[in-house]
Amino acid sequence: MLSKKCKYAIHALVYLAERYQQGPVHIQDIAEQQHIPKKFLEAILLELRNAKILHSKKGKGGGYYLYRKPEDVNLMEIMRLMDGAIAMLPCVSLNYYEPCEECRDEKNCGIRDVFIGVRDETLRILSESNLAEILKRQKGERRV
Amino acid sequence: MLSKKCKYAIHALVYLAERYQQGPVHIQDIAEQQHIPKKFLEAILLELRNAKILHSKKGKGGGYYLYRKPEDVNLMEIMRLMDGAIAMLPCVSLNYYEPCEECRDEKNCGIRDVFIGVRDETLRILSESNLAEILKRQKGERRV
DNA sequence: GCGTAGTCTACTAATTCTATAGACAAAATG
DNA sequence: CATTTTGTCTATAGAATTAGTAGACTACGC
Repeated sequence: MLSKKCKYAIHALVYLAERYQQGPVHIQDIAEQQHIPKKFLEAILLELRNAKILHSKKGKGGGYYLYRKPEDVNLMEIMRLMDGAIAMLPCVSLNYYEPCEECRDEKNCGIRDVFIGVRDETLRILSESNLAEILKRQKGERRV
Repeated sequence: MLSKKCKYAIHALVYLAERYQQGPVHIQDIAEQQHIPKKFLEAILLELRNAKILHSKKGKGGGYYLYRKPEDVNLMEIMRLMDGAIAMLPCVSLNYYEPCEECRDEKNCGIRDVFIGVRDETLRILSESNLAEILKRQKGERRV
């Protein structure tokens, strides 16, 4: 399961993607519209900013805005930033690899094989899913 | 990430699958060979027994043994038992569905679509991965 | 300089996960 | 039928992680 932090991040980013190139958006605005605790959201946006996904502007008329094009921000990256490993076992994680304590022979572990398969399929889908794609699928919906 | 509980369960089941139809195996034996805290393992095996995956025999010469054929126990079922939902969002879970608080229009949610895709691929792989398959892939390995 | 809005550090609270203790129940054996 | 072996079950403790809050600080615009 995704953490709330990660869900909040995705919702905030989709919200900002809808307003791409329309100037900075207040934290307050995002927090209210997406029902995210403001202080928690601050921390999340800061992290996304440090990852060069968002930019910010201080002072009056300031706020956050998408730095990259919506099609250049995918869920794989967001999830890794927020929750860490995407894989279901540490021993199959590409970015957060750790050997399994219990396994002696990783190369021949039948369990590991399964989760390598799951990981590959998951990463394939998540890396194809960028903000532009998500917006496109938001069919007739008129989000507030 | 899988919980330790779930990993322990999988390892214990693979261990028992290797000894299918060879009589009951002590908790103690499984715990030692697979490096699982005995008391924790007890609780896990009990749950697997209540789910009709294992049977047990009390008294001297007792222990646990696989009740079903190894090919009839897959990782999807084990993971649901141990960790609950497999999906990454409650609103796409088949067995543990809950609406997303933030979503107003589930039908048109672009985020949801992505995770339905991830869920389907994950379930496909996990449901194909039964204990017999896992043993088969345990290539030359000689597990103690 | 004043108000607005993001930055950063440090906590606290809540929840979930991991592990353990100990009393109890059933089966096998002599 | 008493003893030993091994699983059953409830309750709880400890650890780790996640979620959320507080408040002082910095930069910007007017």
